[in-house]
Amino acid sequence: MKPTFYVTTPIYYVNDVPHIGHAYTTVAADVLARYKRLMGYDVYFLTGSDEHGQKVEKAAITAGETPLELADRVVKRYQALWERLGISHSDFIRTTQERHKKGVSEIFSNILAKGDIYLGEYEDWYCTPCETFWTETQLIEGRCPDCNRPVEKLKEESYFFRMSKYQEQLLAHIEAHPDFIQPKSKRNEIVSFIKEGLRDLSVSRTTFTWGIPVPGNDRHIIYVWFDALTNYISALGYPDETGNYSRYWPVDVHLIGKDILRFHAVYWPTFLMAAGLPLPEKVFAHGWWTVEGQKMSKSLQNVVEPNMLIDKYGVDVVRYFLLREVPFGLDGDFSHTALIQRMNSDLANDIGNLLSRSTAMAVKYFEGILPEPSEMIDIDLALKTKTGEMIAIVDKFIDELAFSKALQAIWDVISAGNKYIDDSAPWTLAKDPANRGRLATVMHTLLESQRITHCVLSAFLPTTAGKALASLGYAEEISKEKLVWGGLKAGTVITKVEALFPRYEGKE
RNA sequence: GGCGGUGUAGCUCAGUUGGCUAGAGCAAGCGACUCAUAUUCGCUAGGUCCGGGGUUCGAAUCCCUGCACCGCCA
Repeated sequence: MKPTFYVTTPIYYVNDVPHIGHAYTTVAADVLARYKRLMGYDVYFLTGSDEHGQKVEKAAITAGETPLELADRVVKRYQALWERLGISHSDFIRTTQERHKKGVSEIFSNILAKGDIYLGEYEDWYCTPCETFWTETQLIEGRCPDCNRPVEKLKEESYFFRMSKYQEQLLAHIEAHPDFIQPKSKRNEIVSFIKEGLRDLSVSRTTFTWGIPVPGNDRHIIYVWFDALTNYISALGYPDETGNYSRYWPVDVHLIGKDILRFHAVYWPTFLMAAGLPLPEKVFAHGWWTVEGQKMSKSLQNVVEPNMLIDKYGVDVVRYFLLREVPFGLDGDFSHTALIQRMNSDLANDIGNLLSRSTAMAVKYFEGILPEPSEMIDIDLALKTKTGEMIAIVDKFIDELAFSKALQAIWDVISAGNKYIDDSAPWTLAKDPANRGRLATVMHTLLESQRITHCVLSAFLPTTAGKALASLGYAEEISKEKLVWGGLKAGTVITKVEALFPRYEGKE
């Protein structure tokens, strides 16, 4: 039986417009999923949308439709973008689906029955026009931070989750599992947050209706995070603990943005503990993108729209840039200049041109029919070895979610390929018929190295890798077993195709 | 205010437990080749490793202190 691998993105808020941050998490998850599939894993890759809450309810009223109509309409923005980005998710969960509501109701009832959810009173400052509760510390000079109007102290009946009870258990878990929260700096933040003391968490609201009602008490709607986080198991069929749930849970990694780390590293694990379910293996919080050095915001109108980037540069350029430019886990800056730099240097000049010059020579010297190689000498063997070693290096970096390092390792082989051509100088060999055998070996070595490279790269740049492998006359389905040397057979038809990546000469 | 982090070549950053003349990529300059998307390959960086003090035979790497920036919490 294949080993399993379960990876998730957050479910994105349906009312938001997809931006580069959403694309980032999802592309990273996709690369991970594709890579693990390639390596023989039985992969479940989940993404989806969070469709409940007051904002959706309000937006729907404004638009003159029901909340579900609104959600149905706008969820397509995400689904269409994932389609364009080549996202290979196994499932797309919407929190308005019956399977999800069932899962949430069940886990809520379960914890309620165990006594870790109880009915109490929630007292805080309430802004009536905004219909929002604020804590004392959120207020700005005693007024609503959103609209600056006066607030009043209000008591609301609310269900509470006994999160405080799980403080020590959670700390012990984090202690025992050093990789549970990553990167490390974020883990430390969470640890100090927990040590300051966990309070019980209000997990229901009575101020709006668009959501999942508390079982047995319709006046209460289950709080957003309790609802949303449960998607990770409701999508697997929970409360049915057979089938996909037993197959994939606990999740191997939740990929998230750093803004929602607390919910994933504190709330979610304690919910699971209370429900008696296993905890995630890993929660990885990646960084934020600034744009041209500035924080992304609607008011600055600098939100980077992924569709625009794809139109302008192409899918794989965007995928490559996002994962190569910045170490996963750190913040990074998006700029057109930097993207074009990467595109020209790494993609057009290095990898694109390497394939171009290689296939051109195969066509020119051997009419595009891959010749039988003769004995390999040192420089051939060096490239072969380097190509083989790259696989283990990439594997290690992928496990660490160090996507940029994995790509660097792949590019080391690309560079070695370019250098190999200069060192072996096929154009010189071609001048003397006596070197025919040697030339054949050089061409074979060169193309085989790229065949393996593009097989690995298919996890990152599926479209490009497909084009490159087609150019190499390689049509087999890629798998771990195919990553060993010798996949290209003599007689294979090599064709020079259009450039994998254009050079971008414009200013922006 | 509490806790934590960062500050290394023009830019982005690597630099395990302190130890050869402090490294990589990109940018820039020079040279070489010509198969290729004027692409590739080679060579070239003399950077107070934020400032100051200390420990040590020896510190970018440890300790103290100052400055700057950032994150989490309050």
